[in-house]
Amino acid sequence: MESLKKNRDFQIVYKKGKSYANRYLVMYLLENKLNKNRIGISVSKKVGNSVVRHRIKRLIKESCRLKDRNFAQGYDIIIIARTTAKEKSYQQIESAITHLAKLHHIIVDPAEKK
RNA sequence: UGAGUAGGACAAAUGGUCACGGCUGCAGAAACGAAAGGCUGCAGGUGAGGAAAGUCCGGGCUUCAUAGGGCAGGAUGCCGGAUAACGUCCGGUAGAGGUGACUCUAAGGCAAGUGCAACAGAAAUAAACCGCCGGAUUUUUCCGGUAAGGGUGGAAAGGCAGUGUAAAGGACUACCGCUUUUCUGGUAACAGAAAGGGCAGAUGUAAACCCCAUUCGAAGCAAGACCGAACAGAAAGCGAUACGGCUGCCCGUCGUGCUUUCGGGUAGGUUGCUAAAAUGGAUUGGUAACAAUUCAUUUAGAUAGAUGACCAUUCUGUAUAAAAAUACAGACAGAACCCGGCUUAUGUUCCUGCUCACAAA
RNA sequence: CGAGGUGUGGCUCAGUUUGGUAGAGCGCUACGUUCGGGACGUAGAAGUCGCGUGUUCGAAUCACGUCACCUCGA
Repeated sequence: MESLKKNRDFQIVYKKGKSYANRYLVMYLLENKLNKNRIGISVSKKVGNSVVRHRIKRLIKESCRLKDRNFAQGYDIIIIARTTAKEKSYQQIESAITHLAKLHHIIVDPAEKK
């Protein structure tokens, strides 16, 4: 799974994409013309120190990796961690992502996709 | 047992499933490349710290500058040693704190110059307010001497005792202090002793300017080196031909065009990049910091940034509890060129030496 | 990786250069004025000067260390 790297990519999604949010995370979504999903993760310095931020990034990355086969393909996704996401467990982060994905209507049954 | 003091160690452990980044090996092939390679898959092995942090010092390395010297500016500042170097470390001296183990000290020079010292006080670096003494005048005031006493202040011109004097005063004497010279011990800081000197040159302040001694070129791996799409540019060639300008037409010329070469170099890529002042053990030298010799080991290299998630068992702690068991918790914190230090954060963790108090033998 | 700045009543800022008294405006409290409120007048309260150690007789000010925040350059 590829990731968004350049600031330009992020700015395009912020300007043209749609967003939903819940208690822990914010999710931006924009269609790209590719056949796969690209993901960008942003954690502000206000959330915590380097260890805390890095751990949140890993948790988001891991749950996206495991959930990717349930997602519709062809989107640029940006996930922003809010300060409340600090010190949260893997299950809480994963359920937050699933909730946001449902709001965006990108959940697809993998069997149906084939 | 309690309180303290100095030093050291560790940074929960094991297994399974699914992922990620380097490295090594093997295999694959439709597409990339002249090739090396890259790509895909599989296997093996490997992948955060004691502070990786703050960026406060020092060095390696790299580029630039530099004949040599000085000024300016910065840093350091008892002595000796260690070191690649340091503002670090070790050992000592002196001073300060503590009953003690022990700890702390920007610890050169106001006996070179300049500056500053509010308020109080008569007076703050220059001195007579009160007082004391003498003289004049005689109800009182003036002149002179005087720092023993008073009060102010952080500080009032060495301290204290005596001699002396009109009253006083290092004016003189003893002891102590300060300071100079010499001798002895020590590499030295310094310590001890003797002799001399003055104490109207002698208050404090240099984390006030400054003086003295030592020392420092500047910038940083986003340094630097190599390759290099795009693109600005230069040169040569291709024309009787496409367009536009000078011009209505022709010639000519300029620009746009195509090809080749040159050179600069952006995006990007490669390198720098991790085997080193390395780590561990032993021996020798040294009080020690450390050094030498020898043996063994190979130990992250990402590039928007890998080192993760879940499950099970065990360990430690807390709560409930007779126990079993259950629940919760397991700190501070994340490499980014590399080392040596300093500083800060951190656990009811573990170990050792020493001190004091109390009790018992 | 490198450079610089800020921290003072509830808020916004002086004072730091050249060390001795912490001050201004807004806000707050009380009283007066008004039928009542505002405005106005008078009086008053409110400060670990980010924190620690030191230098000094004396520190918001000087030195060192440290914490937090902000800005800039590559």
